[in-house]
Amino acid sequence: MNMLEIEKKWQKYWAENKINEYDENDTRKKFYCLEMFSYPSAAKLHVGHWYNYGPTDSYARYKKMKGFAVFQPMGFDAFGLPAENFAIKTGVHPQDSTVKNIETMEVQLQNIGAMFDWSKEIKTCMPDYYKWTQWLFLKLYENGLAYRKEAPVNWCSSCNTVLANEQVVDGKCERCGTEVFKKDLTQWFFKITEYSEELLQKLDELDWPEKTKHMQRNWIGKSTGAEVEFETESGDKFKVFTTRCDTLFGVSFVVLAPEHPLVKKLVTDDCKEKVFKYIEETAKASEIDRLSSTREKTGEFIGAYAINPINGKKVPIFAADYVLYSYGTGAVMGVAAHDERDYDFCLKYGLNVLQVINNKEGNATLPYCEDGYLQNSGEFDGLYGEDARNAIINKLKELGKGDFKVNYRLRDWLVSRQRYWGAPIPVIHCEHCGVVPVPYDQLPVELPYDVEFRPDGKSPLAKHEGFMHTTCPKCGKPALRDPDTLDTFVCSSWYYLRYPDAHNADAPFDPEIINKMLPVDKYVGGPEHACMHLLYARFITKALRDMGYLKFDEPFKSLTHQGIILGPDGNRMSKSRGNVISPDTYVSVSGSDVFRLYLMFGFNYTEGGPWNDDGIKSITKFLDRIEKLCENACATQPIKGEITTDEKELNFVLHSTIKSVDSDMDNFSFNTAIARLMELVNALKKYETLEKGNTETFYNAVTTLIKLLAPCAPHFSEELWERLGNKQSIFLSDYPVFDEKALVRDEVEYGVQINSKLRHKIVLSNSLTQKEIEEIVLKDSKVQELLQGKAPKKVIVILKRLVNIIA
RNA sequence: GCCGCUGUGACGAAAUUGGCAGACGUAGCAGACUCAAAAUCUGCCGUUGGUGACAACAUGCCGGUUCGAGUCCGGCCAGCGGCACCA
Repeated sequence: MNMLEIEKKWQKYWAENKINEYDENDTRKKFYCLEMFSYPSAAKLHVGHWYNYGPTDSYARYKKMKGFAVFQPMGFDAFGLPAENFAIKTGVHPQDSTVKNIETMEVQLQNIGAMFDWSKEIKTCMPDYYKWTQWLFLKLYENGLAYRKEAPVNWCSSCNTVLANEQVVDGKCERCGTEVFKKDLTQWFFKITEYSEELLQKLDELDWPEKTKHMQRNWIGKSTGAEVEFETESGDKFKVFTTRCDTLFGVSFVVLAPEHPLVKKLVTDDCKEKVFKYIEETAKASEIDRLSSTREKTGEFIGAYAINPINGKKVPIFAADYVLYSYGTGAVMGVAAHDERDYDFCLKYGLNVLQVINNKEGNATLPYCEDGYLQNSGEFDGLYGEDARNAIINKLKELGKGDFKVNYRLRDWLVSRQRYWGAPIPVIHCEHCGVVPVPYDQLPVELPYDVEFRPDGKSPLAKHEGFMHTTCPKCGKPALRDPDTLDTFVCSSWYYLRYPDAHNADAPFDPEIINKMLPVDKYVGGPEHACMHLLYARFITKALRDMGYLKFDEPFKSLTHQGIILGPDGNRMSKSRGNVISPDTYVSVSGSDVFRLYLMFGFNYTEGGPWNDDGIKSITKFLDRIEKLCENACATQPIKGEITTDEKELNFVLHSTIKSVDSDMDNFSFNTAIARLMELVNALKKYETLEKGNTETFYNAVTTLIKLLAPCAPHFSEELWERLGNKQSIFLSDYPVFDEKALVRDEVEYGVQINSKLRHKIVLSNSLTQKEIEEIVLKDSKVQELLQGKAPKKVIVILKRLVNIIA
C-alpha cells in the first residue's frame, strides 16, 4: 500500500466530510480531549510534539468510536522569550518568525492526520486572542486578585537589562558574563494564594497521576503553626512564623531575611558595613542555593536584640540568607537545640544552646527535632508535642503576642515581564489618578510592531513613544501605558476556555457553551508542567467561577503525562548535542501511521525513553500482514461453517483481544494494545494455514481487527475499511464489543509448586472447585513422586493459576 | 540541597496489582523458498552446568514480612524531571 498517497486521500476526505469537527448538534455525550498546545519556538515539530499528539489522537479516536462526541482542538502558545531571543540574535522580528513557524507547524500537524478541529484554532499572539488575556487581567484586577508590589529581578548591569532565570548561568549573564544581581522593581502579581486551601483540597477529587498531585501539594506547602510577635529594644515589632511553638522557650536568636526592611532600620552603626555587604552578597545568590541544606549557613549579627514574648529573654537578631523574605513573615526564630539548621548556626556563631524538649527517657541527644516533653519552659514543663504547642499559642493569644496561623509555601504569581513579545499589560499610569485600568471597550491594547527589541536598558515597549503616550481614561490628561507584558503562562492559563467558542468577538467565551463543554475530560501533556501551568490554570478557573462566569471548579478532570523521548544517546534532544530526531524524515518515508504506531508500540507512554529506530520495520511488516489478511478476507464470500475447536480458539483470541485492547486504550497503555493486536494477527495467520471452510469466522475476525486498529493507524484502517466494501468512515462505526462466553476456556494449565518451587504443570478443567483441584493434584503420579511420600501440611489453590503444596 | 519518579534478557518492553518472570517486538542463530540477494515463512533464543530428563542462579545493591515478592516494608547506590522570568 502506498501510505503517503492514502494519507493524503483520507486527510482530504475527513476535512471535506467534517469528520474531525465537533458538531454542536450532536446529542451524544461530549468528550473534550485536550493536548497541551504547541510552542512555536523552533521552526519544526519535534518528536516530543508528535509523541504527545499522535497517541493522544488515537485515544480521542477510540473515544469517538466508543460513542462520544469528541472535541479535540489545537492551537499555538505563541508569545515568549525564545522568539525574542531569536530576534535579538538574527534581527528577524518575533512576529515574523512566529507566524512563519506556525505556518510550517500547521502543515506538519495536519500530516499527523489527527482529528483536530481546525475550525477552532487559536494563536495567543493574535489580537483577537490577547484582547481576552487582557480582559482576564482587568477582571482579576477588578476583583482584587491583581496587585502591584516590589519584587526582585535578575539584573545584568552591563547589558542593562532584566534576565530570565534561564539566562543566568552560574550567577552570570549568559550573554556577557557579568555577575548578575537582584534588583527591586514594582511588578504585577496575581493573588493565587487567595486560593491556596481550595487548590490543595480539590486535588483529592481529580483523576490525575498521584505523583503530580503530590508535587502540587508540596508546592502549595501547607504548614500549620503560629505567628509569634517579637519586639526590639527600639520598640519595633516583627512576627516570626513557626511550626514548633513548643520550643519557644529555647530561642537562642532570631533571623530576618536580608531583604527584610527592618534589617536596614535596626542595624547598629558598628555592624552597618558588614551587614550591608552581606545584603549585597545575598542579592547575587539564587534561591536554590540559598535553600540548599548542605551549603554552609551564613549570617551577620545586626547589632540589635529582640525580646522573646514568652519569657522576656533578650536574643540577638541576625540577617541570614537561608531565610527568604517571600516565605512566611520573612523572619524565623532560631532554636539551636531542636533544629539542625539552627544548631549549626549557633555552633558557628558561638550562641547559647538551651534544651527545652526531651524524650521519654530524658536522654535526648541534640539537636533533637522530634516531638517530646517540655522542660525549662516554666508553667508548660511536662507537656507533650501538640498539647504543648496549643498551650503556648493560647498563652501568646492572651498576651496579644501571637496566634494560630496556617502558612503556605505557595507565593503569589508574578506576571510582569520586562519584554516585548507578550500581551501588553492593560493599565495606564496617570500622574493624577495613579493606576487606571484600560476601559474594556478600548481592548486590545495592541502590541506595536515597530519596536527596538535589542536590550539596551529599557523594556522594548518603554522606548516606543507612540505606544507609551496616551491619555488617562479617567481625567483625560496625558498619561503613560504600562511598559511590561504578561507572563506567557497567563496566556496558557485560560486557552482551554477559549477553544469551544474560539471566534467569539464580543466575549472571551459564551458561558453557556463553556459550561456545557467543560471541564476538559482528558488533558495530556508533559510532566514538567506539574506545578506551574497546571496550578495557574486551576487558579484562573476558580477565580472566573467566583466572578460568576463558570459553573465548574476544576478545568481538567483527568490528566495524563506523556514520557519524554530522549535522543539515541539517552540525553535530552538538543541542537547543541546534535542528537535531535526529526519526525519528518520518518513520516515522509514510511508514512505517519507507521511513525505513530512505532511511537505507540516502542515505549511505555508515560515513561518515554531513548529513541531507537531499529524496530520501525516491524511496524511496516505488521501492517503488510494485516493488508494481506484483509485481501484474503475480501477474496471469498463469508460462508458460515462448522464451529470446531479451531474456530473456538480463534474466537477466544479475538474476544480477549477486544477486551484488552479496549481497556488498554482507555488507560493509555498503547504498547500492550498493539502487542495484543499483533497476537491476533498471529492467530489469524495460523488459522489461515488450516484452510478451513468457515470463512465467516475469519472474515468477522479480520473486520474486528481493523476496527480495533483504526484509532492507532487511522489512514491505513480507513483504506482497508473501504476495500472491505464500506461506504462510511470507519470512525463513524461502532467499537467492537467482546462476548463473555467466548472468553471461557474449557481447560486451564495449573503450575504445581512444592514448597513454593515450581515443579510440575497440570491441565485441568475450568469448572473444578478448589477442593476438587486439590484432590486431583495430590493424586497425580508425578506429584506423588515429587513428594516422596511426605504428607502435605498445607495446600494453597489459586484458581486458574497455581497450586502450592507445603510438605 | 529540597520535592517527585525510574531501575527487569544483547535491546524496546510485558507481568491480571502478592500467584508459573520475560507476553509482543527488535537483534542474533538454524532451516525452507531462491542461481543469488532482498522479501516472506518455520524453529531456537535470561545465565550457568548437563547429551538429556533436569538442576542451580536471576527483576540495581543489602536486609525484612509472606506458603509465595519485579510487586509490600526498611536502608543504600545510580539515572531522570521540577524548583516559581524556558514553556
